[in-house]
Amino acid sequence: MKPPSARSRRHPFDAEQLLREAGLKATSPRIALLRALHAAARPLSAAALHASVGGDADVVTLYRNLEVFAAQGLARRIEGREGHALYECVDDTHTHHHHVTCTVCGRMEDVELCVPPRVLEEVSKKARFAEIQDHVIELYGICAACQASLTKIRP
Amino acid sequence: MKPPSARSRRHPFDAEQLLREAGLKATSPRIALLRALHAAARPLSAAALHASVGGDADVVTLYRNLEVFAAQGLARRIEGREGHALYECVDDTHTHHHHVTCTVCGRMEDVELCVPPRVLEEVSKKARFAEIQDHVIELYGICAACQASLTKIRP
DNA sequence: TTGACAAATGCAAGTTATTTGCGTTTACTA
DNA sequence: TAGTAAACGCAAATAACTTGCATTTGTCAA
Repeated sequence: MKPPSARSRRHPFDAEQLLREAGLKATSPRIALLRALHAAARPLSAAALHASVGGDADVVTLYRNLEVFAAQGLARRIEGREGHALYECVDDTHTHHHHVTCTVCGRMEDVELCVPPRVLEEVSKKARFAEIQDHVIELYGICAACQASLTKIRP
Repeated sequence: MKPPSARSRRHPFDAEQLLREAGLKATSPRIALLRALHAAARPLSAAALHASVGGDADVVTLYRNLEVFAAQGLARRIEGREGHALYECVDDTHTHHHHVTCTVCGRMEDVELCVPPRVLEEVSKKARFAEIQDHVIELYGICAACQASLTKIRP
């Protein structure tokens, strides 16, 4: 039914090497975490990641590493709507993008829309910002599946 | 030095009436909170709002009311980057907009950019969403003032 | 290979932001 | 102006992280 995942890989994913390239020690909690992030189809919470790496890392280590990964550009932190952060992998197969989230079931999809560079320039001029370094766009709506089940209940 | 605030008002701001129009009891904690939100130039944290209303509301009441206000469309909750939520007023003088935040000093400015309707349509089609109800755009950068002081230290 | 050493880890114990339970008070309505 | 549901405030609980510190572990140079 589904098309093959965009995450299918030609080369095996080498977490250890990625870590060393980023100047980080390749410890087993880090390897497990990076693999979990890479394998995830969508941004995950710290709790979900902890469950996913199983006994391979203490929660504290996990938080510390998520911070390190974000600083090194291996992962990206996004603020979910439920008051906790979500993390996603940043690599060749996961380039800059944004999200749509279903407000009913919480499912997230990547979307390609982005802020055009000239708009960023305009904003930085108007708001007197020397530089715009980063941005986040989050869309919220109701996915087709949830809409369908809502309609059943209350047409 | 500064141009007159966009928040200058022709009519006095009637918190009680706004509350009743929203179907809410006009209690003094609510009136104080709504006034504080209305008077704020930028989104405020729950802590800042609590400080701002002084003894006029317990923190718990404040949280409960922020939730109620958000549900009634009197206020909007946005997820700050520091792990706590920020709240801002929604009224005639505070219509739909987004923010740029200085990553050095934390100052926020409103910006006018938005996602064009046809992009939303396109996204909802591609991502199989029945409807896109809401969206958030947050820009991050360095404001002119912070850039200036950074340059002084490390040109 | 080894062995020194900084970096990274894991517990335990904090913090901070926000929520829940519950008895009391208060604004609205008849 | 009395009755009542809604809103309040206090205390205590929870969730999401963070910090301190003693212990372990990759790395790198010998």
